Amino acid sequence: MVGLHREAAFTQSRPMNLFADIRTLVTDSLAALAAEGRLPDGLDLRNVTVEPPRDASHGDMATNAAMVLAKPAQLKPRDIAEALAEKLRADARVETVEVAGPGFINLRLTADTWRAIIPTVLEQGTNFGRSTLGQGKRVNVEYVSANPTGPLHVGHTRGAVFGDALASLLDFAGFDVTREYYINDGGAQVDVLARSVYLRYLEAHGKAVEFPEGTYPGDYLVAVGEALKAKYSDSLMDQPEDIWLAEVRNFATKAMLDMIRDDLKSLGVVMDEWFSEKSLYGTGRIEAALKSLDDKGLIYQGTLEPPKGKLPEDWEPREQTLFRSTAHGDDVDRPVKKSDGGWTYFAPDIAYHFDKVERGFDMLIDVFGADHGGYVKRMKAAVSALSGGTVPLDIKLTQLVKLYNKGEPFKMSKRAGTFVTLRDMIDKVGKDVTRFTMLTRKNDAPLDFHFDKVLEQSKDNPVFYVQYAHARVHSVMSKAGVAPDAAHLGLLQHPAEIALIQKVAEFPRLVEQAADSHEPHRVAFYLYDLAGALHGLWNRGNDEPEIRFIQEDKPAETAARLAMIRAVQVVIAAGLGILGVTPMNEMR
RNA sequence: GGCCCCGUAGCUCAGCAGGAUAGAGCAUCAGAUUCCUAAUCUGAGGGCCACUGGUUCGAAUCCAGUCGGGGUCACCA
Repeated sequence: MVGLHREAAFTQSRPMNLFADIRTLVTDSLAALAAEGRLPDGLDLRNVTVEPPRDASHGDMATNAAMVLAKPAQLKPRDIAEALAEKLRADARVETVEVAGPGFINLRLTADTWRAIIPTVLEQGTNFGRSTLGQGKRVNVEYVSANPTGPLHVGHTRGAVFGDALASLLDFAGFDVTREYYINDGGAQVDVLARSVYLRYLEAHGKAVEFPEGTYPGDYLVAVGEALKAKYSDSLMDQPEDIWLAEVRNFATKAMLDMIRDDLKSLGVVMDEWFSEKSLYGTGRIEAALKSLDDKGLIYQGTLEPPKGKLPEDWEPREQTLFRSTAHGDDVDRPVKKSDGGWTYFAPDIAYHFDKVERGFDMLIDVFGADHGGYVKRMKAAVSALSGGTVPLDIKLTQLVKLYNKGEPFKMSKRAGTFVTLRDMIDKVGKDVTRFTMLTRKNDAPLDFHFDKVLEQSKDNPVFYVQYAHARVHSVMSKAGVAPDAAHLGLLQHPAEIALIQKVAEFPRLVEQAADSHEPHRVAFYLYDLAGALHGLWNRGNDEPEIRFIQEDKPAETAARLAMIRAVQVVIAAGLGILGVTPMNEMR
């Protein structure tokens, strides 16, 4: 439903994605050639691309159509290219067409065609670039999913930022997105949490306590212990564990989740769903998921081969209940039941993903830390089996974050109290800087986070550089004394101005590519480029006063340029919106 | 030992469904700088895209293998 609304809202006659428009022109022209018998019918056009050439001197856009089709059409690339070029020349948007190299067709569009993107941007505002690529398909993005046993740390922060930006990106690209957090509240670690909180509870009653191995000694539980006292007074004192464990576990888990929810909120992350692992136990849901696999003949009793290479010291052959994940691309089959008959951790994971499949999502995305890389194949195998191969699961791994302070590696240690939490990051550098910085690297590349550098106000700092471009436009506009006006765009004739407009026009294409590849970092790099183009044009005004944005005594020219830079500002705002970063009007 | 990720300029990293002569920032070197917003600007040098094969019109990009770095490895979540 949401998707349909969006589709309707963004149908318009104005040019939106020029690259897509010209690709349509190319494919229409190819169809025309086929109709004339100059090309065979039924050619596969999927590999035909229209993209900016690497070298701008080749033109505005290039298509590989002739080379891709040469073989299936059994014609020479140059011959196809010449025929296609002739068709393309007839279009009013096209200025020149050249055939080059092995069969590239280079197009140059008229300046008016490029300029026409500006009123589109001004009209659509930060909706410019929204795509119908997703066709309203339902995507579930699961991220963070940290154990509810303590505060979120830097590693979680990266996963949170990445997952959230990816979710926004997919939303922008026309998917119907659900943001989801899986709460690991079903395992032994929440019992450990409960015992730790109980100790803090005793402490709140004035008892001296020690934290033995296997409990959480962190200060963050002090307040939880006190809250527990406030609720239960001394009624849990001197009671055996089986009396209080379940109560305290619920209480403590809820307290941790409240904290996690607050921390995420301060990072700008708000989940749509919080899915409890515990809700899978004792409700038949795990059994149902495994039955689904069993019905497909994928569950059996068996003994695994010992792992190759080094044997774990305590390895011994064991008969277990196994999932035949090798039938769906895994390397070995995986146990779902322990030898004592209890579920392995993998069983609820299967049930959880079964639930996602049953909820009718068209696509699933899991964001894990790189240390969980070993689970990728088995999860994919599970989803493939559970959905009969109909629901794709993409698993994105986020690499480690290394912290630096004044150029020195910042060692994290829980014991020494130098453990850096998400809260610390927000307090120290803020939401916007944290988010943008973490997106200036691919998810699968390690990230160095320099506390001092990310706050630096200089062009060496990408966060600042992009923010400043937005602020600069704001400043110029308030200073101009003229309103932006797209009525005289024909006055924009400088090649550098056209180049800036072309950069703006690339945004819709960039969005689709980033969404398609599940790589929000591309948006950050694009914004850096766009900001650079704006700053570059500004700097050029130093040497060439006639291209400065504000021209005294030339209101029409000034208004046209303001329209141009306003469009840049809008696109920056839209891009930052995807990344979850606030566009600034003033830098302080 | 198996599996996964990574290897691109001195450094940190991009590189778009495989496209034309591989890019940016920093650093280095050479110039400019009483400028609408100050957080400077312009230009230059710098590369066997780890290596070897394969796929094809065409490979940094896809596939296989080798080397190097990291992660992970049956009942723990």
